[in-house]
Amino acid sequence: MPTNAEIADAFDQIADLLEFQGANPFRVRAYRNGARAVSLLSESLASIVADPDRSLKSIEGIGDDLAAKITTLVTTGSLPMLVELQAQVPHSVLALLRVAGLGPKKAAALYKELGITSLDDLKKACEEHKVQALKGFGKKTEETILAGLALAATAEARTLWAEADDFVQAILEQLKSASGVERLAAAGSYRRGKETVGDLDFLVTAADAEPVMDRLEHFGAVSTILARGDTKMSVRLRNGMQVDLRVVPAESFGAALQYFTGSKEHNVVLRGRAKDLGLKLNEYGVFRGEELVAGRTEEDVYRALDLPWFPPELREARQEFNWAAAGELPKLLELADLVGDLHMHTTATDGQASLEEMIEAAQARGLKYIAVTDHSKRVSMANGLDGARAREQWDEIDRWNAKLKGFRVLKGIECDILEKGGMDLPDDVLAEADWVVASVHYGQNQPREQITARIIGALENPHVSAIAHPTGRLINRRKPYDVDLEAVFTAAKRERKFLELNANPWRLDLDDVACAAAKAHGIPIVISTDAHSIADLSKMRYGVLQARRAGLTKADVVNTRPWDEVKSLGGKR
DNA sequence: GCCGTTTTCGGCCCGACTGTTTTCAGTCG
Repeated sequence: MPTNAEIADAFDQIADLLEFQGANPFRVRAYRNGARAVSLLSESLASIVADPDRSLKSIEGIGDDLAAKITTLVTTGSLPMLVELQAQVPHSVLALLRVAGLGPKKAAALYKELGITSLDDLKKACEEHKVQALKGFGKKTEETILAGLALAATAEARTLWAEADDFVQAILEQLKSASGVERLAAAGSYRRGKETVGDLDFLVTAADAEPVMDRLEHFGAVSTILARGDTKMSVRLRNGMQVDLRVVPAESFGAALQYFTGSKEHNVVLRGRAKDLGLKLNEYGVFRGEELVAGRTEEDVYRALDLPWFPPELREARQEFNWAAAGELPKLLELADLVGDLHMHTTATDGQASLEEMIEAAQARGLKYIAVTDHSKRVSMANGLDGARAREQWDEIDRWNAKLKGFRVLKGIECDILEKGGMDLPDDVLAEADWVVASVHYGQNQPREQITARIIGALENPHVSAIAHPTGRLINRRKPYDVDLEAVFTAAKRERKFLELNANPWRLDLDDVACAAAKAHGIPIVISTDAHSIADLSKMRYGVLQARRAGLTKADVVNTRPWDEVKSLGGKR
């Protein structure tokens, strides 16, 4: 039975193949929209298909045709149309579409005219100068393709938001010092707080564009200038990241900020809406005919379209327009709402700071409580705690709590879920803890049924409070384990347990989409730093960004509440 | 291929930059 992700993947493949064949671009878009709609769904398509009272067509972007294709995929496990398309175009050809500078038209020409079916073929043809002889191609194009191929070979994956943030701050500093700069902002997926960032986008209003562009050109990390026009400039940094700079007039700054913040899908909806209202929206403003109606601020732009201002994190064309229509745009969680941190380590296991240092640092950050959750014994590499050592630490915590005023340290443990199922510490030990996070660290490659059963088993243990990093993914490094999240959500709801949004920028687990799905199931989320040092306590902000992207409010998050209220929400029994 | 209080047919977002062009197509965001 295919998962939603597999069905989305099938639709994306169809879109690629159709695009390559030069199909109607709107038809291609319909498949891409369908793929997106499916991947954002919080319940499995199979369960909708199985329910005679439900219709796939109630999903926005799914019509008669895609509904039938989903049903075919769910019931037979394959899709004749996709198989047929795959037979018409060699699979490796699709890689051509991923080369910078190559779109469907040029890729198709290379395939048809030169018989190129792989990146290796393409490189060879460029080196033999066969490409520049094609109509519509030239010497420059050939060079661009070779550069694109070289980049694809060495390119880093998308940059972690936290790492991009360092570059953004440095570039803002650099540009700020150019003469004549008035307003300056970073836009793009960075501003939307996406877990990873592709390009960096900067907007500036300035009396004169030249000095600003010169400043960017001389930024230390720049390796090549990709393009430089009157108002737009693109450079590549040595780490491979592309940086785009736009110089815009002050009366258009808000429109440009809106436009370049995106997302693309959010903007498509906006411009369609403008059209419906007899207006036109572009990066210069909202226009009625030739007349500029709005553009100086983002608020003006949205107001002109009869919409509220959307926090950038929500601008993904997921739920925000529905919420706005219903007048139910959520008031998103803020970092200052969080009063506790319920997952961290000390030198008792693999942390770098002592219990005392973590307590002091947490108090200095203004927190009201923390849970100290060192590893359990299965994690031998981290010197995990057995029952005796856990109790020793908890006794020490008791002594701290006797001294502390207005601050509480909870006796916690990050207890491993063993490979064969069951918890790493006995129930009588776990029963003495205030807070137990259960984690999978071993046996991550087990099949879906087994790993899901282990996690559900932990949720059914009365002493467990929450599941930590529920999918185990490490962004750009390790795939999530093959866990049936829908089943985990159902069990967490039934057992009144919490799920973690781990704020470590490599984890961000649950991710934004899964977090929104968990919320839809009515499961309270706990955002935790999983700190292994004092400095790590500041990573909470990365978790908050993802929670905001998931549409979470203060009320949806466990550790916005005083500890006494947390227990009434669920968790440990 | 989707969608609809203007529509069941005819729309479907918009502009900058580049290169190969002699007026524009392709790509990108």
